[in-house]
Amino acid sequence: MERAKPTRKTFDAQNGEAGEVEDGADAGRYLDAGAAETTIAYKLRLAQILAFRAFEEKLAERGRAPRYLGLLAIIRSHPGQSQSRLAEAVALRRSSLVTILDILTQEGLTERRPAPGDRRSNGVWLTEKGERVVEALLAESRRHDAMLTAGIGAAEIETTLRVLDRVIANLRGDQGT
Amino acid sequence: MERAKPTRKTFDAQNGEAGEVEDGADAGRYLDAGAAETTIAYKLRLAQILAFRAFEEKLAERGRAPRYLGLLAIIRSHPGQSQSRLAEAVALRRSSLVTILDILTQEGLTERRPAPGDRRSNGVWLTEKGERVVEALLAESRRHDAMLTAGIGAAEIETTLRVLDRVIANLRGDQGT
DNA sequence: CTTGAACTGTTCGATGTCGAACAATACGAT
DNA sequence: ATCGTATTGTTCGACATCGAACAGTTCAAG
Repeated sequence: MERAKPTRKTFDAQNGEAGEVEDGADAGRYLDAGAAETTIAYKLRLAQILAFRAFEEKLAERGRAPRYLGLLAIIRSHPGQSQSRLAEAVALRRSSLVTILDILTQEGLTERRPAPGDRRSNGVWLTEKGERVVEALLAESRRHDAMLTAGIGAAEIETTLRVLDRVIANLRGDQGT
Repeated sequence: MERAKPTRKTFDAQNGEAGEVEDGADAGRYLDAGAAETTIAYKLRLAQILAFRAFEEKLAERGRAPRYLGLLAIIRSHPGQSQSRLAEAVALRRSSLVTILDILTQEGLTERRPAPGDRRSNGVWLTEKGERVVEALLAESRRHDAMLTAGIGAAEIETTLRVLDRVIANLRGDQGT
């Protein structure tokens, strides 16, 4: 069951044409994506899937909070915001957030209160328990991040965070074009 | 590269009571995630969701190939590989890949051929049409990536790609621990 | 040869997210 | 006041992915 392979990384991606790319020569490691390998979007997706899955699996017994930790962290920093705004912040749809908040509320982590100036909207808040759970999970998340970025210099991590910020901004800025 | 909103990061988690954290002061822009904001995993997820969605929407009329371009690119670079290995490469489950290949095959992009040495497994190949479609979509994907990374220096992009590679390697290396 | 473990593709039920609708509410223009 | 339009939360059906099971096959150990 153990994967006794030393992780031969640094695939060079420079195989200009697709054709007789390999004859069993690459049997050892993970398959690269050829041309798409130098693309941010592709690596972004792969890394995200793996990171998200690992985090959720590691904290499987803690309910559904780990999956929605991002949302919970936003609520903690901005208590009382409307569901629409929260959905926008985590890039999910308003309709999806309904179910999610139902679950989190049922687990006793969040709370909907009618907004005082607008009878349409609810403000969303963390409960006491929610505060505690989020704080604990944020610590876990820091550990998780340390594992993700093992072997990477602090400067490069900083750069990556800045790049991701800009990517997000680019995508949010002109979504119509 | 500077964000319009400095968003006093390094939230210190010690805002004892939830209450008047902000009074409409942050009404203008997207809500940040406070403590989680400095975490790779969070930004990774946000960026990926937005990037994936934008790409898929832009190419909505081209069938389901855009969504599975990563997979198709791998098949192009490594024709004839088994479904299991492909699933592993894109970090999806074997069972998920069955449906996906059904769809792609039905759209005439891929093809399953029985593997010559092993009666259990299929080799997966691109059809002629598949080759053409993938090539065209890879060009689109490059354009898309250029949009994502507008305003970011080449060196920083390079760094980010390397960091993502390492993150992926870290996650794949010891998945059992 | 035989046998048991491991692997391959597959099916099936469960869950999560989406898009399109909808009623209730807000609000600006007339 | 009164429209028309926008927004908010919600419901509902469609679809994607998952995990657990399964039969068929490989292969090493005995």
